[in-house]
Amino acid sequence: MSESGAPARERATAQMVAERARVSRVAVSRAFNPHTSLKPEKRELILRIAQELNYTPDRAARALVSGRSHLVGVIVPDVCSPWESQEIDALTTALQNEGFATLLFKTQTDMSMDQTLLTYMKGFNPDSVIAFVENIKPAILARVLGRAVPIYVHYPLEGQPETGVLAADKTLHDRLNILQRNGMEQAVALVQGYGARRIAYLSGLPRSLASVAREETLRRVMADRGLGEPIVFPGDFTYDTAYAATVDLFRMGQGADAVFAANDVGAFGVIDALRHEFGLRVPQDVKVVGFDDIEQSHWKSYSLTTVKIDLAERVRALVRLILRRLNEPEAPAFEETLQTRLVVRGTVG
Amino acid sequence: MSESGAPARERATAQMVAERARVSRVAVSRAFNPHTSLKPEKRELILRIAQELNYTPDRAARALVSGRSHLVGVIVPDVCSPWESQEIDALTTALQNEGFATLLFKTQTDMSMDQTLLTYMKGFNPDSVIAFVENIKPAILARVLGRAVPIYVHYPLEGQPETGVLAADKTLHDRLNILQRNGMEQAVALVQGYGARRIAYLSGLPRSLASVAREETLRRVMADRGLGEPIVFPGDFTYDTAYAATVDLFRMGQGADAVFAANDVGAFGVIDALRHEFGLRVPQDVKVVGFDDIEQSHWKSYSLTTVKIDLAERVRALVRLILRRLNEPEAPAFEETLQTRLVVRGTVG
DNA sequence: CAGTGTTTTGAACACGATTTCATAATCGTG
DNA sequence: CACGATTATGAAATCGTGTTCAAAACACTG
Repeated sequence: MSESGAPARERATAQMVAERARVSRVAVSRAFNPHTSLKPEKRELILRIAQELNYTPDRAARALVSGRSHLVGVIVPDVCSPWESQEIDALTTALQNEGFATLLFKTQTDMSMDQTLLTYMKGFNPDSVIAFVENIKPAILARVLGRAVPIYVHYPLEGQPETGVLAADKTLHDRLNILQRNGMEQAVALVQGYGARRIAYLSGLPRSLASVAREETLRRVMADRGLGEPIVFPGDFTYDTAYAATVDLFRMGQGADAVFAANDVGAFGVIDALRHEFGLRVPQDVKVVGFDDIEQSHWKSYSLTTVKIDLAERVRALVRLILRRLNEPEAPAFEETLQTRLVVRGTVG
Repeated sequence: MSESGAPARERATAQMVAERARVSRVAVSRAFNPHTSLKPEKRELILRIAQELNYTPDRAARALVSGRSHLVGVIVPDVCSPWESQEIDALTTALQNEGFATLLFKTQTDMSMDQTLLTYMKGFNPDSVIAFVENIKPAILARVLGRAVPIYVHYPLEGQPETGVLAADKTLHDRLNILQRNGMEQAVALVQGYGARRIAYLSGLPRSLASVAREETLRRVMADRGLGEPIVFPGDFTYDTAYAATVDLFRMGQGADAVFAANDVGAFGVIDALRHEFGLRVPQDVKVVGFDDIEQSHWKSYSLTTVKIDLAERVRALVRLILRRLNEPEAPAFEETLQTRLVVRGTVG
């Protein structure tokens, strides 16, 4: 007995729409799927009635039979970090436009990724996974996730193609390559042009691919320009640590006349420490260069000169990777490559 | 024919685990659900084999029969905004601990919420919905979402219990009330104590409940203390608009000796405009008070005095609301209430 | 050991959609 | 108008799981 006068708070089902439109339940399904044969007038009628009844196909049921959840898992150590939140924002918009939704997961604070979280995520059956976490091997990720092919952001260095967790792991995964050389070269050239000689690098988290690659790139660029070795001092991508690390560095008398930070937020910490702890002027006394170009970098208090990774481009590339993989699940690894470039503002010059 | 030597890339199913453990499929289901009767040794065996086979119950299938998706929809106009990203971060962690996952959706830039997005979200069948967007009526949200009961953040004013979209809408929805009076009173008292008389308010988006309530609260507190009316100038919660609006206000010769901003990011814009456009000193020439207490507010360049909403408390309250509603779907409206308090830093004094 | 009460078990059904396949309706053509 | 070719239709099977219910196994008592 299929009551039509249901409690109204219940979800409408395809069956109800079918009865009301005097068609079969199959027709309703077809009405909602583009490339199926159904008489146009009939489709129109069904869609109209569906709207009246406030019906939408249940994605759980759809996922069960089609094997597509239309969910994209995003694993992040820290949503608050401006760069990541900006990327999540853009990604969510883009995915939404393609009929997907962002499923958010957080790792523990220390960038480490436990098996537990992966298993947990697996239950939701995401069609694809983007790991902002860098120290989990593709092999592990793939084994836990089954069908979904993970996407990695990679920072290739010439003559040293594989680093970190991606070294020697041939498991199928797609890649977004970010070439840092370009922007870094422009930055070093600019800083050198203004007479800087003692250059320091504030690192990010020790095992972070991004930070390690940036340090190595800086090292090479400096060597090529006869600038010797950078003074490396340890950070973790956060403001507070950057601030404290800068205090340590400059209190030891060492100092530097230019500081490259592994990310923009770190650069803010450097700038504030220089100004408020030592009364140093940026850029007159010390030049500062960041990495990322986040929204906050143009704020007047910082006006940060930074190596930019174009966020819109980056997200477009990620979405392209996702869609291509879904179309060809068995294809060999896909790759996209992005350049960086310098954005000149007030902290150098 | 149930092949055991499957292609390995396929997800393991309960059936496979059952065969391998020589039990029925039902037993496997029971092994994964706590309050079911199953011989302990049997449960242990099943769980062990499940782990070997890397099996996890499929949540889509589970959702289909249980009616619980374990997804919480979060609708945000802008993930990048620090306050919202920090809340999403904390919320995601908390939900994860309770066995849920965050499903993220973005509205168009203008805080407006189209029916399209709601229908889209409905397809994913979230168990609960948190709307960071403030101008959508509960009635509409409820009608579109069916089973899920929406949660609203509300800013009650004494003697004027209903404002904005919540006015005259008796549709069932749960509420998190934020009482702003406390913190605001402390702030005004402090500012007045330092001799400020001409007080301005930088608003947020025009129809934002939060901004309107903050303005009204400020107005009342000032009246009570014989401070007259605040000078209201329009912002939209963003840095750039705040900066430009401040330039406008102070260029007109009007000025003010204290500025309250609708949120912290807006306060940053005010501070930078005062310092870099007019050479004014904060706090000596102008005092500035923000609202929220985001992570960035303690950065040395701003060191913002601000009215704090405790994020951890707030998220705990939201999660309590979600869980309570899921336990008692038919219960009358739930409510939680939070206080605000002043955090004193360098921009007043 | 018979009798009663409790726990464990698995077959059958349900959930809400898509996909397959055989049949019915429609179209185009000579 | 008859015929083959195409398109439209719905009955039945399917996806992977939770839930119900009656039977089976077990434990306890006198």
